[in-house]
Amino acid sequence: MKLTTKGRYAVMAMVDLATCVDDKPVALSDIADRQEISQSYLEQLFAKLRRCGLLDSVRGPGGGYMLSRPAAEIRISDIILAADEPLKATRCHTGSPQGCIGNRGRCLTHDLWEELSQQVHLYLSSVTLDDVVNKRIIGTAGRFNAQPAAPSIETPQAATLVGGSVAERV
Amino acid sequence: MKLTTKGRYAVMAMVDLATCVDDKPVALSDIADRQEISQSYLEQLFAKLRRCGLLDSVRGPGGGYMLSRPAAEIRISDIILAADEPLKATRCHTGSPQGCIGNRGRCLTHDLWEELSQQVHLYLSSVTLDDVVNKRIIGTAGRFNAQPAAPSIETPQAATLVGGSVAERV
DNA sequence: AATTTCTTGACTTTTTTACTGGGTTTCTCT
DNA sequence: AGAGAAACCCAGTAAAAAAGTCAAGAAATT
Repeated sequence: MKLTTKGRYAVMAMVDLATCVDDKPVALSDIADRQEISQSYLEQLFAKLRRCGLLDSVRGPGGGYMLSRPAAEIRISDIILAADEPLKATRCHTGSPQGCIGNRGRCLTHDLWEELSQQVHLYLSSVTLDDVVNKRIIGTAGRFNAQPAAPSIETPQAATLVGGSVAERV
Repeated sequence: MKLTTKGRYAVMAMVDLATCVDDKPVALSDIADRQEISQSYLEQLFAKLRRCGLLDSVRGPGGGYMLSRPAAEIRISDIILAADEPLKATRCHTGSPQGCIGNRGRCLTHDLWEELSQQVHLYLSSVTLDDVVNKRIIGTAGRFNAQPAAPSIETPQAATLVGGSVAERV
């Protein structure tokens, strides 16, 4: 999963849309204004989101965009995957043709990235648009302080799991 | 925390170094060869890692680099933070001066990114170099299935990957 | 018919990454 | 002492990706 500002913009815009509870479509220009994103840029993003079935659009005067389903049924990961689209196969690094099963410790790191990717995805799919709108993001920030990994390694999963809002986190 | 290929390279090189268990320093050129990374590029990375105290260096013939402490005491997050350095304050988006406490739902997303960043950091600081070398990366992939945040949504399949090229300051 | 709005594609700018090359310093070995 | 092997340092650059812009067009409502 790729995390860029593009994905963030997409989420911001979707959150904006989700706060407009009316059944009326919302004009792109309104969202662009509120979120301070260039309208043309948003157009590109919304085109993708629409193609992925996250948005419905209405043309003509009074038209605009609206969520295709309730905010509680849209995961943040859905949005980011749609916006950052290029679901390229996981290649280990820049793009060496021979893949990553080389000699030495070359892709010992493979599993690590794979797992990290899972972690991120799991987290983002545990949060819905509705969670964000209703500030239901719970913070682990203070609970665990970045634990020294040092001498005795405590179970890695300790770090990863905390009950989440709707689903579990990670 | 930023996740880029630069950080990945740094981790790969550190893993490589960690597999050379000897007390002898390892020449940069060897690592560059094995990991197929340009030597000069690695120099830059290693300079940062050294400045952050993760590496010790020995000059002159027979010199090279060595881990400054046991692999079990070096967290992956240490490496990535060192390599991707610019620990700029988490600004919500591109850089609007007014920060992110705007009107409307603007930075409802703030907490989300903040929390995601924590998640990633927590995970990466739960894994040590030694864990990677000894393939002690545990997979959550199957264990928890990403709980549908909503009634019926297909399971989020394979999170594609960590940063294509440019990734995110999560 | 006219206006509002989405839709599309190509295009430009900016930023970042990845890499190169030159030169200097520090060390070891002969 | 001198030669050479390595780390160091700096500045620049080519390419790629991301971020943003522009302009023409199509649908629907008024």
